[in-house]
Amino acid sequence: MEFKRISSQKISDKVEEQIVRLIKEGSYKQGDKLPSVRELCESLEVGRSAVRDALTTLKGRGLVEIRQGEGTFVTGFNPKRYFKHMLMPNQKEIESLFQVREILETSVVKLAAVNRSEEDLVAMRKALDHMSLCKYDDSGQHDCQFHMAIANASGNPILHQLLESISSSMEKSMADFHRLIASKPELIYDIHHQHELIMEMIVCEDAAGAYEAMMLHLSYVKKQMRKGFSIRSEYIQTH
Amino acid sequence: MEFKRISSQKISDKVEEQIVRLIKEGSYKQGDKLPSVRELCESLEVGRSAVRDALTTLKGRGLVEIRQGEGTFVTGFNPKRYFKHMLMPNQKEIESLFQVREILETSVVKLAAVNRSEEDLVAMRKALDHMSLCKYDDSGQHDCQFHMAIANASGNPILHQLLESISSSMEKSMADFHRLIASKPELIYDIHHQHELIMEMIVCEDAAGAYEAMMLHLSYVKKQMRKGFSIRSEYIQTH
DNA sequence: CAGAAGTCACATATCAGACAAGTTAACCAA
DNA sequence: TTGGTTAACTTGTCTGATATGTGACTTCTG
Repeated sequence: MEFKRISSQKISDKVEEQIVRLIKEGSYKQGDKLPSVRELCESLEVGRSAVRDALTTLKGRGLVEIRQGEGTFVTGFNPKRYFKHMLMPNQKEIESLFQVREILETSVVKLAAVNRSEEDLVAMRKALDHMSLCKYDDSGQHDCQFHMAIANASGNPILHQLLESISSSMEKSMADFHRLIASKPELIYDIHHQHELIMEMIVCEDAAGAYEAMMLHLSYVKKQMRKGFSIRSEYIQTH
Repeated sequence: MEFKRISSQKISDKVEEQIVRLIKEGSYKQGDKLPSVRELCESLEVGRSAVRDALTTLKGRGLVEIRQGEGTFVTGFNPKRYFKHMLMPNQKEIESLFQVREILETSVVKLAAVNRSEEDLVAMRKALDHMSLCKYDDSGQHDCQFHMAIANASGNPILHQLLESISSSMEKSMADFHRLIASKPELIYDIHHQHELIMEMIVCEDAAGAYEAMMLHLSYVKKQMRKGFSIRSEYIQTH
C-alpha cells in the first residue's frame, strides 16, 4: 500500500485555482480587468497577501498582467513565455532550436498542404506579396507571417503556438539573418523562389512536394546563416 | 532630442532579474537551495515582500519551487509548465497533442539512431526490462522512461524537454491508456514487440528503420486509445 | 468656452511586525 | 534502538502604514 504525499494546500493555491477556473470558464476573458486585490480578498475572505501571491504566480505563468495604479488584466496566450528563460543564444542552443524548427516546419507544411483553407492561402499570398514589396526594411516580419500562416493552415493550434514560441526565441538570430539578406540581392532572389515553390506545393495540395520544398528552404537558410555568422562569430559570442 | 520612456522598474522585478541571473550564471544549479527570504532581503536591502514577489513570480514561471518550512529550490527545467494551462483534455486538444507527439517522436528516433551513445542504449534497455518485469502496476512509468531515454539520445536537449512537456500534459490520457493495457495481455505483447523493434533499429543505427518502427508503434497506440476511449468517452468529457 | 493645472479616489508596490505552520536535526529518555 | 520533545529555521498569512502610478473630475485661467 502506497501513501500519497499529503500536501496541505495553501490558501494562495486555492485562490489561484479559483481565478484560473473563472478565466477558463469565461467569466473573465482576454483583456478583462479582474477585481482589485481588496475586492478579491473580501469576497474570498482571505488576507491580501494570499490574493497577491496568487496573482503574482499567475503573472509568472503569464496568464495575467499586473499594472500598478490600474489593476490586473487577463492576458491572452503569450507564446513567448514558453521559451522565455531560454534566450541564451549560445551557438549550441541556436542549433538545437533550429533543428526543432526544421522538424516542426517540415511536418507542418505537410499538414498545411492537406488541410489548408482558402483563407489560409490568401494569408500566405498576402505575406509573400508584402515581402517582395518592402524588400529592405521589414521583410523579416512578413517572412515570419508567411511561416505562421502555414502553421495556422496545419489545423493544429498547438503546432502553431510552438512554432511561434520558437520564432520569438530566435528573434535575435532571425533579425541578424534578415540584415544579412538585405545586403545581398542574390539571397533575396533565392529565398523568394523557395517561398513561391512552397506556396505552389501547398496550393496544389502536394504534401510530399511541400515537404521537400520546405526542407530545401530551411537547409538553404541554415547554410547561409552559418556562412554569415562564421564571419562575425565574435558578435554572437557577446550576445 | 528623444527621451527614453522612463519606466520605474519595480523593485521586485529587479530582484527577479538578479536571481535569474545567478541561476543562469550557474551560482545556483538545479536542486540548490536559494538563500532564505530573510537573508535575501537583507543582502539586497529591500523589504521581504519584494523578495517574496520575485520568488513567487519565479515559482509561476516554473524556475523555482517554494516549500514551506524548507526553503526555495531551483527546479531545473520543469517541463510541465510549458503546457500547464492547456490541461483541458477535450478531445480535440488531445488529438492535437498526440499529433505533435507523433511528429516529435518520429523525428527524435531518427536522430537517436544516429547519435546514441552506449549509456543511452543501457538506459533504454533498462527501461524495457523493467517494463516487462513489473507488468501490471507502473509499466507506464517505465514506458515513459523508455521514450525519454530515446529523446535524450537524440542529443537535442530542447527536443527532450518538449517531449517531456507533452508527456506530462498528456498524463491523464497516458494513465488511462496504461490502465487499458494492463487489462489486455495481447496489448502488452504487441507493444513489447514494438518497443523491442524500435530498440533494435536504434542499436544498429538504422534511422529509417527506427522511424518506421516508431511510426508503427504510435499508430498502434493511437488506434487502441481511440478504441478504448470511444467506449468510455463519457469519462473523458467530464475530465 | 477651451485647455492647462490641480485634486482626489483608487489601484498596485513596498515595507515591517506579528503570528501560524511545516521541516529538520539534535537531544533525551524508555 | 526507538520514539518523543524541543529548538531553530523555514515559508505562509494577516494586517496596517506609507509610497507611487493612473485616470477621472474639478478648478483655474486666458
